[in-house]
Amino acid sequence: MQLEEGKEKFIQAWGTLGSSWGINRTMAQVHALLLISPEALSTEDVMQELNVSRGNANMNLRALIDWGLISKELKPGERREFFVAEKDMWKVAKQVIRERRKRELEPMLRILEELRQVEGAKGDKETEAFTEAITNLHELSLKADKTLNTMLRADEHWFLSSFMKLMR
Amino acid sequence: MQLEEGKEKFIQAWGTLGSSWGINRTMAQVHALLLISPEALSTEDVMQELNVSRGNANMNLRALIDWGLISKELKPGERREFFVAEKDMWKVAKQVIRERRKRELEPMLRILEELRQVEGAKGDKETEAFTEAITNLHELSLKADKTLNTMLRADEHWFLSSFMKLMR
DNA sequence: TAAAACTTTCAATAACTATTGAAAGTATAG
DNA sequence: CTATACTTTCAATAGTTATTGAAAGTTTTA
Repeated sequence: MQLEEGKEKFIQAWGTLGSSWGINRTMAQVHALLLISPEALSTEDVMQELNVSRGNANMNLRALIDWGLISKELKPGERREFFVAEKDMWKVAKQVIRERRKRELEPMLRILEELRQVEGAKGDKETEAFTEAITNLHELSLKADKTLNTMLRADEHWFLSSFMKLMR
Repeated sequence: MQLEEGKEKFIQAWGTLGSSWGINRTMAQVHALLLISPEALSTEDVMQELNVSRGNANMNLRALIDWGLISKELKPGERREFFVAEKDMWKVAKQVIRERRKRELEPMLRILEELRQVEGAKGDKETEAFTEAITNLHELSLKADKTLNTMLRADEHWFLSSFMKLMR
């Protein structure tokens, strides 16, 4: 397979994967493009490579910075901004986990804690089923939270050796 | 807080969470409703509780069955179908992991394996950056796949005791 | 077999999300 | 200071995905 074909396939695949994770297609594609690019790219470069408008490119580059997946890079003697992606995939994965934990797991935990206080007659089936579901979900979420935290604190070496050894 | 208010908040929250995981809102809401329901519910019940049309209720109930998150239940002397959700949250989590692995990770692995064969001049920066990104991503994906597999094979006891102990 | 009770389908449409591109904003260079 | 090179915003619009509801399909009952 030739490089151009491979690039296109990868950008396409990464975009599709993004969609099923609630990440907009263009954002995932910009990320893919930067992941495989040896040089930092300008907004203009992104617009050209992906055939998107200036506004779209700009908005998704900013969103990626917001997620901590890419960063601005200034080239001496250049006025425009260039962008590079973090290339270490384990760091990328950790960053995504960190952000989603903050954006989704933490708010959900707060809601579940609130919902544990639903009151109702002691023998009421409805209330009991509700309370039990919430309690179980809360426990699982807490465990997931702790596990993720530990993973995030671990360095790559730990993940690759100890954890993987345990996992076979 | 009263039961009705709690139910609504939970259904709403679960729906929102679903959206950010690429799951359609109604599907997540139907799931939430069944999770907290002590009895099996009919299509009609779902339509009423969530204010959605028959077609919508039917389609999302089928999708949930497809995901293995709910099942049909037949009541003696009743002609309609009723639906119950799996209530054990660890089983639910495992099932979601299993399905997403099948639907997303496996196809991605296949694409990455294909993309590792991109050819190019040996000193070409573009090709080298591409190959390296693909190789790293492939390695990480393989590791994730193995880890998930091991988790899925493990029973709850293992997860809750050994693994959680390790994780503190 | 026919009517009733229920489920499924699907074309039309509504609702939502992403994208464009021109205009406004900002920073740098001369 | 002001012209230029760039970035950001945002209202309009395109594109996508979800929802409706009536019609078709299926199974059960009598």
